[in-house]
Amino acid sequence: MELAALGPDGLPAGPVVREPDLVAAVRARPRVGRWVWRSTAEVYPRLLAAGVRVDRCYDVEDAETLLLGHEGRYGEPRSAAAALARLRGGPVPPDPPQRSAAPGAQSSLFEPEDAGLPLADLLAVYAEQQRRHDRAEHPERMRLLTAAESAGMLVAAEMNRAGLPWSAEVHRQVLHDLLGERYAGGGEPRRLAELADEVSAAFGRRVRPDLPADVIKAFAQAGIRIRSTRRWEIESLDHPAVKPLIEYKKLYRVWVAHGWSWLQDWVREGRFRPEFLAGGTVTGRWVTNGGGALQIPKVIRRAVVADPGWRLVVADADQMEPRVLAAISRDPGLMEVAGRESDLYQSVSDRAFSGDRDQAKLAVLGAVYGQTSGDGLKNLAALRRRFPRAVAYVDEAARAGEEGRLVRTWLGRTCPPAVRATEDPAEEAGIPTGDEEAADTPQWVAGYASSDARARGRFTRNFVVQGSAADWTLLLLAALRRACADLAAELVFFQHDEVIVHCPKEEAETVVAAIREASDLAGRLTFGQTPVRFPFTTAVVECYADAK
DNA sequence: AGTTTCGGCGCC
DNA sequence: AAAGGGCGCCGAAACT
Repeated sequence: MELAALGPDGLPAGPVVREPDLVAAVRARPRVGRWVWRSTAEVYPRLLAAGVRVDRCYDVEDAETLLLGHEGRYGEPRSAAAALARLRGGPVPPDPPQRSAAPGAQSSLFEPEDAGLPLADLLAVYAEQQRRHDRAEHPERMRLLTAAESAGMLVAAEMNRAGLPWSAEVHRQVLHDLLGERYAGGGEPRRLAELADEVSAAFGRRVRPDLPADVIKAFAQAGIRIRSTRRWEIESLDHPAVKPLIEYKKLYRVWVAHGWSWLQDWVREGRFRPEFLAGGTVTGRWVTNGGGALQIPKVIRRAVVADPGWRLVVADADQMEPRVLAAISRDPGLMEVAGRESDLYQSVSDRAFSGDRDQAKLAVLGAVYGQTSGDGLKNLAALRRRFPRAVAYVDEAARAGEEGRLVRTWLGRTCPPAVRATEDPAEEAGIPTGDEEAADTPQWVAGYASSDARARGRFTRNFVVQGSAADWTLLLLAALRRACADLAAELVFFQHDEVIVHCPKEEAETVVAAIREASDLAGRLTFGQTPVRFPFTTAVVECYADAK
């Protein structure tokens, strides 16, 4: 591999050095302030496997993705090779297909094909990216965004390596308590079989509760028409099958998604190892591959247990999204409310909803999600009177989305463009091709285009808040990572507004303080000078389930 | 037989 | 009471 030192101007300072071994090359340079490389996900795990950590990096391909998005070129190939081709005017290679995680896969069996570039080419792409930052709407924020997401990628790689402490024994006990014994042959466990029998008895015939079509037919025969078997649709029905059916669905979910086979597939040597991917969604939220790590049911969290003598510091940002809305909209009233650490929804309700916290929360979330009906909509008017700039901010984002314009997060992450209408005029109008629905067509077509636009408006309305929150969490994670660097503590889990640090019990209070400091720093760095605070609820526990 | 889509539901 | 934003995962159903 080739290495070059960069000067303060970002240009190479000194000769290119050839090194035979990545690990040795990095290990030999512990004082490097920042490593510029093509892809953190491909380089950093190899370093971590050898016990080498780095302080900072710049991920060229991640920056390429963010810059393309900012330039309204979402979806163009984002590899360093593609960026080089655009720079040099050659044919742009498509991105290689995404590899998907296999259960229990610790690492790829084969070395990935080397997608690296000669150093001179990589530096040319890097230099051009610096110029593209300069042309961004807010260059300094864009620089912060690419730096922060690169830091997030270091955090993700380190969390992937650490894994989430997991007690298979406790997990099996929880499964047994909920589901009963397993029967040989891999069929339903005892409790599910019993509930299926109860459902069948209530209908007076054999019904498979896990087959929606079967359940809909059975209700129809009992004189009850339902459109789906979603819980909210059936839970109010007056029928003896409802109670065991809902219980069945709840337990069935645990069985298929987090049951014994999940345990077999995803837990090894006391750790659950999902693959975290920073910035995996359009809004900048993270995703995980494998094991549904961001959807661990509350009952299963009993199995997340710290090592002996260690603790889990579970930290949850309080009312993160409305606080972010305050910071990005600069609404004076909402900033004042968000400047206190006390319950934001309670403060909002004291000002606009005569103390009804639930109404206030619904109104705020409705404003952020683009609610179109129900109480939240009615309460939106009250919210708008007291916090006009905040509501106007998301309204403007929604209008931009409906009109096909782009919206950005505070730091500059940009939403995808509106999808171009298809060539097929029938499809474009949403006309179904099947004959049986033809009778419905006129009314449906009349509202279709605008409902499509409204859907994009709801998306962009939410994007500016959810995405700016993701901006802030990147800075938070980067600061917390730095604070943990001198401790034995390790970040082991992150989910949108919640982070878990695994540490020796003696370090727990230090970590709690570090979270508070990281939150303050992240708020200042991300949003500049505002009164908005981002308090956390933290719990020092041995078991994740005890955190709330 | 293998692959994609759907329905449903878990999390925030 | 009603069903808004972002995801991943599973088995079944619907396809090639």
